[in-house]
Amino acid sequence: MDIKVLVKANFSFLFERKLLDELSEIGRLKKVVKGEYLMDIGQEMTFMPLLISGAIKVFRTDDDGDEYILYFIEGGDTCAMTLNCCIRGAKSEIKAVAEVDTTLLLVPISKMEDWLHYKTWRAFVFGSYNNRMKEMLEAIDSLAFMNMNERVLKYLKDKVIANKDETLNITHNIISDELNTSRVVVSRILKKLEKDGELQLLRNQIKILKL
Amino acid sequence: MDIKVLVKANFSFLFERKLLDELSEIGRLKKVVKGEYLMDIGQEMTFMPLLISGAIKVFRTDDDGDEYILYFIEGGDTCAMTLNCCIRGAKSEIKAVAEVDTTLLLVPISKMEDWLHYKTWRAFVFGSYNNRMKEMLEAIDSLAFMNMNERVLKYLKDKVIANKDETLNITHNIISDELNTSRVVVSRILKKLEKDGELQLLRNQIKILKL
DNA sequence: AAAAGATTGTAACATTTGTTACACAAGGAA
DNA sequence: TTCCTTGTGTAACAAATGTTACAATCTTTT
Repeated sequence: MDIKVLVKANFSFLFERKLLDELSEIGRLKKVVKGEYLMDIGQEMTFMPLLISGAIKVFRTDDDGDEYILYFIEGGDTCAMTLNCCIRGAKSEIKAVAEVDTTLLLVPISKMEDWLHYKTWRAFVFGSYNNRMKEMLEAIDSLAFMNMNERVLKYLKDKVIANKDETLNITHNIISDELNTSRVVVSRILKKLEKDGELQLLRNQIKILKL
Repeated sequence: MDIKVLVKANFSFLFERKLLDELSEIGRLKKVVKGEYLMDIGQEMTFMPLLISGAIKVFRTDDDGDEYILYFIEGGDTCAMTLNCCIRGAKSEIKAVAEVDTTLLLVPISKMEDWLHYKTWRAFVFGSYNNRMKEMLEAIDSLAFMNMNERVLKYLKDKVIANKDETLNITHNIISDELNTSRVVVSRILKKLEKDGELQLLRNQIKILKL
């Protein structure tokens, strides 16, 4: 599909006409399929990705190969992931993976500053930062204040929203990886949640019954 | 002390002359003593505080009265805490408390946008956001990948840096509150760390031996 | 000085989470 | 079909963290 059309459809309620024109001209479309990494983008940090459709999941990883999911970036969320910059510390990294097939608009990071004279761009950039911040705090809430039971349930519900589907095609093993725990623990908790009527378990599939 | 002198001493290596003048003219000095809350500032969000001297500790809290320390904002860190905005969700809040006697420069938040035409200000604002982000990720690392032993030790070492003093005047109870665990757990771990030669325990005091 | 309160040490026990081991079922490959 | 891989269920056990209880010491208040 034409970039102009996509930009207009997705960002016209956010940005003024002139900025929309610049976006159409400068932005480059990128499609990623479910499971594909965005790290090559994130690491080089030459582009800033705006989410057009789909969903991205963002992880924290350490050098032991452990990972922990931070949050999903969803279409309805209002797009954009600005972060990543300057975060590559000694031990840990950020990892971003397409949760479903996803379309992004890539903008050179230099534009982030160039466009700050647009009021709507400023609102967008700071809004994005604040959203990321809010979601990181939610991740901290889960870790600091919730037990495994609650964390698994929250994870599943977030995933339902990102996938726009109450039937999740997922294995216990993937869940345990993304929550940095073990498969047995997840199976045990899921069984309990099923008995409580929260969800229904099938092979490679979980149906969330209560939202 | 005169604001002009303080601004020059603390920010001249960061900002251009014109911005320094504006800061001196518009900024208002605020002193907070150790233990004092900054929440009244954060909640109303009419001012953006730049750190001149001292240190601030920032917590996440939930409605059960539980809290968890996120990070310290230190003088050497290069000042500034921009966050807070828009973060007051349903269940959780941000809490900021002076770790030591602290001096802040308060700037109306409207200036944050107004000054974006200064290149140095843009760098400062985005740098601050990225620093906060980085520290939140460190908090997540602690919670997701480290055990209590390591978390207590990291907490103490961070505190040494914020206080600029290897002798911490603190009780086990305060530590357990700030890490959202129990006093007995902290005492048990501290005893072990003392046996390992990491620190020395005294009443109301902990001396960190290895950094 | 006596009483009350705060801080620390420690034991005993409970709960949560993680690990190991193994059985069984579903689905694809040979 | 049989074989092999993957996913799930579950028991038994281990380790980490949390709780309750109480003694001892130091500090502050009365």
